[in-house]
Amino acid sequence: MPKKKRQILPKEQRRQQLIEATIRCIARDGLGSITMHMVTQEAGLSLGIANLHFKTKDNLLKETLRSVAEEYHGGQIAIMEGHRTAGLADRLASLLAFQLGRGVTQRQKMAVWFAYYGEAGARPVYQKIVSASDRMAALTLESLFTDIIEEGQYKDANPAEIAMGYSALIDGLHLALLVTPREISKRQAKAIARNFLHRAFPRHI
Amino acid sequence: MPKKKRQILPKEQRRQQLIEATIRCIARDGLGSITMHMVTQEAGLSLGIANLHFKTKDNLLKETLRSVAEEYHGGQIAIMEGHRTAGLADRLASLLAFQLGRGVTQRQKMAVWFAYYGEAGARPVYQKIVSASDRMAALTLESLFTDIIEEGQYKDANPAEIAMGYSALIDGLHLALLVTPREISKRQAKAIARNFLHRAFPRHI
DNA sequence: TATGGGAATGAATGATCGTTCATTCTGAGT
DNA sequence: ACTCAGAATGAACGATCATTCATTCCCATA
Repeated sequence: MPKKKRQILPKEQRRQQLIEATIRCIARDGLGSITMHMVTQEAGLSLGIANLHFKTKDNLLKETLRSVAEEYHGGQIAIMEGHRTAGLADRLASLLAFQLGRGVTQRQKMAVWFAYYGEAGARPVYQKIVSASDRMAALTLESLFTDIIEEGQYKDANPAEIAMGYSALIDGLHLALLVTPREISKRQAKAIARNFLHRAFPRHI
Repeated sequence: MPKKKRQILPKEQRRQQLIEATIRCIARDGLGSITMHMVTQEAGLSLGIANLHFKTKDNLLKETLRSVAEEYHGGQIAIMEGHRTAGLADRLASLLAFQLGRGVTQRQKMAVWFAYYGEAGARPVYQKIVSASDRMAALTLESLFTDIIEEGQYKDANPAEIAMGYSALIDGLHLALLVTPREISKRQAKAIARNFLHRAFPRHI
C-alpha cells in the first residue's frame, strides 16, 4: 500500500471534497449513524480537517444539505428559465426528463434528500435551508404552467394547484424509487409523471 | 409534586405505552437524536424498562415503525375491503378522506413516517417492515381500481399505473404538509388528490 | 395476612463520538 | 536554497448514551 502523501489544496476544493464524502456516507449509512471519522476517511483525509473547514459536524451537515438543495432546485430553475428560446412544450419535456433522469434519481442523491426531510420535522434549520430554494422553484414552475395554460387555452385550470400536485407527485415517485425500487422502475415513474402532465395539458405533452 | 407511585401493569400495555412515547419523541426531536432516557421519561417510566420489554433500542424503534405502518396500511385496507356493502364511488371517497383526514395527517404521525423513510435507504430492515404492509395495501388499491375501471368502462386505463401514481401523490402531499405546511393546506391537498382521481375516474368522483 | 414471582428501578459501566490543539509538514514567495 | 504562514494531522479528552443487573417493591394467590 503506497503511503498517501499530505497535500495542500485551496479551501474551496477541500470543502467540496468533504461535502461529496458526506453525501456518499449519508447514502450508505444514513444521516443518523454518520460519524466524523467516517466522513473524513471517505474523503481520504484526517479527522481534524472537518473542524478546519466547517466548524462543527452540524455545520457540515447543513452545508451538505444546502449543496444538494441548490443542485436540485438550481437545475430545475435553469431548465425552466434558461431555455427561453425553446417552446413551452419542449421545456415541459425537459423538466420531466431532468426530474426523473439519471442525475437526480441516483440512489445517492435521493437518499440524502429524504434523510434530511426525515429530520426536517424536528429541525427547523433544515426546513429553512430547503424552503429558500424550494419556494423559488415552485414559483418558477407555477409561472411555466401559467404560460402553458394561456397558450393552450385550458379552461378552469389553476396553475398553482397543478404545480403543487405535480411537485408532490415527483417527490412521491422519488420516494418510491428509493424505498421500493423493486416495485417501480424509472421508466414507469416517467410514464406516470408524463401522464399527469398529459391530463392537465393534453396539447403540450 | 406528588411522588409517582410504582405500578405494575401487563406487558402488552407497557409495550404500547413505550411505543407511543417513542412516537412523540421522534416527532418532537427527530429519529436521529432520540435517546432511551428521553423515551422512558416521556412515558413516565424508568430507564431500565425499555430493556425489559424490548431488548434493545434498535428493537424498540423497529417495533414502533411496525406499529405506525400497520396502523396506516391497516386503516387503508379496512376501508377498501371492509365496506364491501358500499358502492365503489363511496369507497373511493372514504379512502381519500382517510388518507388526508385528521388521523393520518397529524404532524406526529407524518413526522415518524418520514423519519423512517429517511433512514430506509441505509437500513434494509426498515424497508422490509414497511414493504410487508405496503405491498398488501398496493394490491388492494389496485384491485379497487380494477373494479372501478370495469364498472366505469374507462378505456385504456391501467390500474397498476394509476395506483402507483395515486400512492406517490399521497406520499408527496403528506411530505408537503409536513415540511412546508405554510405553502399548502389540508383542504388544498384534498382538492389535488380528488382532482387526480377525478381525471382518472370521472364518473366515480 | 403472609409471601413469592416477577415487574420496575436507576446507579454504574463501557463504548462511541465530537471536538480540541500541539505538532508536523507543504509549497509559494523571496 | 531558505523561510514561514497556514494547511493538515491524529492522539487525547470529555461528554453522551445504550445497556446491564443488583436491588426494591407490588400484588395475586393462598
